[in-house]
Amino acid sequence: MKVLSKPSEYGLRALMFLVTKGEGKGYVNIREMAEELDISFHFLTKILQSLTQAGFLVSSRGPNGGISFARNPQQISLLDVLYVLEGQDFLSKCLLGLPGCGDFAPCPMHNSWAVMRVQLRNLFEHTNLSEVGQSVQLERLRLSP
Amino acid sequence: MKVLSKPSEYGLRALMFLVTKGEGKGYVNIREMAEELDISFHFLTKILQSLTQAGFLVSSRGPNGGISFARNPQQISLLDVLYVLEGQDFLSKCLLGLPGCGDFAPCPMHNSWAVMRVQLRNLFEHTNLSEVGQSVQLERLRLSP
DNA sequence: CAGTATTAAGAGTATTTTATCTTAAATTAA
DNA sequence: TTAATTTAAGATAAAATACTCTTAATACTG
Repeated sequence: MKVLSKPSEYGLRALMFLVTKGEGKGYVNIREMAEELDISFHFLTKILQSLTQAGFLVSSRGPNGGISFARNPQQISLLDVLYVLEGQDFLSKCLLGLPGCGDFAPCPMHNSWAVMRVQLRNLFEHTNLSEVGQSVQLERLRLSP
Repeated sequence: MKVLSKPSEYGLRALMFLVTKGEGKGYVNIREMAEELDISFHFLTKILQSLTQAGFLVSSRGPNGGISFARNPQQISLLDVLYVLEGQDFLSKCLLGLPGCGDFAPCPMHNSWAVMRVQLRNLFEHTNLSEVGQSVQLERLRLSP
């Protein structure tokens, strides 16, 4: 079961990293983040660019540049982030991939799946970046030891 | 959010089809199934082969051959099927894709994600092929009208 | 037994996703 | 000004997933 795409996984990990590592500091260097998280610099850059364009982050060029939260990470839910990285139809697709499926033409799984989707939505909506970022030990976000 | 792979989607749709279409009949022709469900015959064949090998279906060659349930579809849960089509680690992966994540080295999402996984598991475990197959109108399983 | 419909297996192709690399422009600090 | 750093766009490559095609073996029907 692949809930999140790689860009989403990487994006969330980077944002959690930014919560703890970015405290006090001004901007956090992207190259450094990429190394600490074992993510390709260029790949991570693209992901973070989309989060900057979406208004979650602010960036600064030049020496001591990098990224930083545009608003309090407490006010950014995982759902906000995933809508950007996964697309707006994240959480609204038919389990069986049937195009016409919906409340008025439900597939056999539609109703019970709708219940799950609400729960998933609640989880992502009520989890903010600050809480997940604070609770994590940074080495946990790495891919290799 | 891609919960199921295409082979799983197709496999489940085919099994639901088999529940309604296969009642009374002996074997159901795979070529006919493929046409009714808008799935490539060869692709569907492979998926059904793995379900036959897993013991859910029996097949017969020659004229009037095809597939049929090896046991009552009431006794086959979606989870049984998905374990075969998605692999045994279906439902046990870290949301953030972190390799070491587990109860003893949890990632920031591990605990809340574990709760969701249990719910997903319950849904799939307590839904059997018979009930979803019976409740469906066949045209709902098609991709195009 | 002969013909044929079907399963079965695997090679091969296409598409999508993920990842890398290159180049250049813009911005900032010292 | 110079060096460091991000932004941006796009070419390319690698890997995973999805799909198709070919061939062979099997087993049923008449």
